[in-house]
Order: sequence, then C-alpha cells, then structure tokens
Amino acid sequence: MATQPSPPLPSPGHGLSPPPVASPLGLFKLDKPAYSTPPPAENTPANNVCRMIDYRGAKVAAFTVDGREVICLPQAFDLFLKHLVGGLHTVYTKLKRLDITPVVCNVEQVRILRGLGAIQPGVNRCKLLSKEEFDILYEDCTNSSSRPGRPPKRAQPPLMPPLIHDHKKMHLENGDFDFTGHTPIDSLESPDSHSEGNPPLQSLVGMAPFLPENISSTETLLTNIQGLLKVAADNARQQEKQVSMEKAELKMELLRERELREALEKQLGEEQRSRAVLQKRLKKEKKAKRKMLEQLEQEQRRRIQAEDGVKQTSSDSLRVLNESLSQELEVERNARTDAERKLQDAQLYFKNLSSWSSLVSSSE
DNA sequence: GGCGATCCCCTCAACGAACT
DNA sequence: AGTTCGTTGAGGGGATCGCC
Repeated sequence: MATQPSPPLPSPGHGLSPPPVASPLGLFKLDKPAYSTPPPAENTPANNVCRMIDYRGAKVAAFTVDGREVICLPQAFDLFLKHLVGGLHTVYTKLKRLDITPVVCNVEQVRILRGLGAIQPGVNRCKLLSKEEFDILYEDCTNSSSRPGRPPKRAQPPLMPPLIHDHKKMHLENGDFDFTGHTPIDSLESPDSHSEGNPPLQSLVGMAPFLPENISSTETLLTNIQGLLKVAADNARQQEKQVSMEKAELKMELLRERELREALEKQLGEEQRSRAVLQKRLKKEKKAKRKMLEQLEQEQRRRIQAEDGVKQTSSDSLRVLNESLSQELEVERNARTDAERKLQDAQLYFKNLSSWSSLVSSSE
C-alpha cells in the first residue's frame, strides 16, 4: 500500500480535524456544546519521531509530544481493551467520563502509524494517550464493580496478555525502530497471510543485512543464512521473553484472583455469622412481643370486666335511691294532705264559733 | 421512576485504491 | 484529473441495564 508517494493532504499543518465551520454540517453542529475534539499535535519533526516501546508486555507505537510520551490509542485498544468493552465508542465515553483528553494525531503521525501497521491502512484519524492515562482507562475497564450503573459486557475474559495478532504487528516485535516521517519503512512491508508466530522466510530475507557485491556467491549465501539465523534467533528470544512475561502476568493474575476469592470467602463467612446473630435476635424479639401481647390481652379482659362491674353497681344504687326518693315524696304528700284537712277543719271550727258567738250576743 | 454507564446503530469525514 | 467505492475512527442518538 504505502509504496507510492502520498498525495498532498489538505491543510497538513492543521492536522486532520477540520475547523468547526469547514462545512455546512459543521455550522449546524456548532450550536451544540458537544464534545470538543482537541487540536491535533503540532506537525514538527520532534513530534513525529515514532518509537516502539514495551508496554504491558507488547510493543506499542509511541510519540513524544510536548515532552510527553503518548501511545497509539486504537492500537492499545486492539491489544488490551478489545475483550473488555464493546467498542472504541465505549472507550471514548469512558475517556470523557474520566476527564482524559487524548492527543489527536497529525497527518504525518497517522501516516507513520499506518506504515508501522499500528493502525489499519484505511485509518485517517487516530488519538494518542499517555501510559498513565491508559492505565487509568484500563483500570476503569477492568474494575467497574466499584461504580454504579450497568456493568460492562465482558464477553471474553482477557486470558491472554496482549499478543500481536496481525502480521503487520510482527514488524513491531523486531525491536525498537526509530521512524520519522521521512524514513520509508516499505522494505519491512510484506504481503498478507503470515502465520502467527513465525515470520515467513521472505520477510526474514528482507531483514537480512545487505552485502557488498565483491563477496563470492557462497560467502553471500552463508552470510545471508547467518543473518537469517540471527534474525530467527532474535525472534525466538523475543518470543521466549514474551511467553515468560505472559506466564509471569498470568501468575500475578492468579495470585490476585486467589486473594480476591479468599477475601470474598472471608466476607461471606462474616456476613453469614452476622445474619445468624440477627436471626437469633429477631426470634427473641418476636417471642418477647408475643408474650407482651398475651399480657396486654389479659389486662384488657380484666379492665372490661371491671368496667362491667362498675356499670352494674351504679345502676343498682340508682334504683335504690329512686325508690327511697319516691317513698319520701309519698310521705311528704300524705303529710301535706293531712295538714290541709286539719287546716280546713280549723277554719270551719272558727267559722262556727264566730256564728255561735254573734247569735249569743244578739239574744241578750 | 430517576440516574448514570454501557452498548448498538447510524452518519460523517478523511483517505487510498480503482476506475473512467 | 476527476469520480466512485470501501475502510476506518469519530461521534451522536437512543435503547438497555442495574443501582438507589
């Protein structure tokens, strides 16, 4: 792909992202306070020096932008996060949430990354992240239990530490190359369909040292073979190193998982004990409550009985009082009637007496 | 039910390759 | 040289899910 000279790119000094008002759509989108893509890294020779660095057991393309070492995000995603999250979009969302602003690649950096095979040939944009920022992102992808919300999908656990899958990435395994935008790396480019672990002879030949023309053909052949063997030995060493690192990382993961399991078991035991104590206490409380209820009911019964007794007593005494009052009233009435009769008799007596005396006086 | 995180689906932009 | 098509990452909208 990259053997032909690249056509001039639009506004190389300003990078890949168009200015916000570059298109009618851009104008339309200006209204939203959307996620603002930061300006790309300045297109300077210093910024465009690419190195392959060891990161988490893999070779990752890195630039030094403004004194900060930054790695290729799509490549790092492909190597480390692909199995943990649904896609790059999730990663961008996470970056937003984590308040991490990646560096946007400039045109030259994208070309270099494409040339190295760190990103796919058709890729035209790319972001860069410092190792520390990627550590935070990785931690967020692997440890979401402490966070609310929907847990990540995690279709496949990342059993393998990042391996270089793509044949193009084989180039990255062969050591730390220094590339600048002006250094062609096409000699390293090889056709597709390599096997996973072993680069084909063709590519090894490509890596063999170039020889002066005055050496005999046998010597040339021997030197070539020597070079091939050296490259093969280097590759074997590299793979061995990779395997041992994978083993070490797996061991560490095993230890971590074991510790986590033990801690969880301990916590489970404590929870179970605590639950048993609470159940016992609950049972006791229920028993006490039942007892109190019984006492309460008994007391209520007693009270009702007492009230009935009081009611009964008061009605009887009222009746007695009534009767005595009636009797008194009757006695009083009789007495009054008797008195009235006596008074009438007296009046009659006095009347008769008066008539008798007047009769006597007139007869004299 | 509200909230926040995640995921799926979609469009857009930029580029290279192929074609006319 | 210009056009078309395919590829890829960027990014938004909306659905879904789990927690409180």
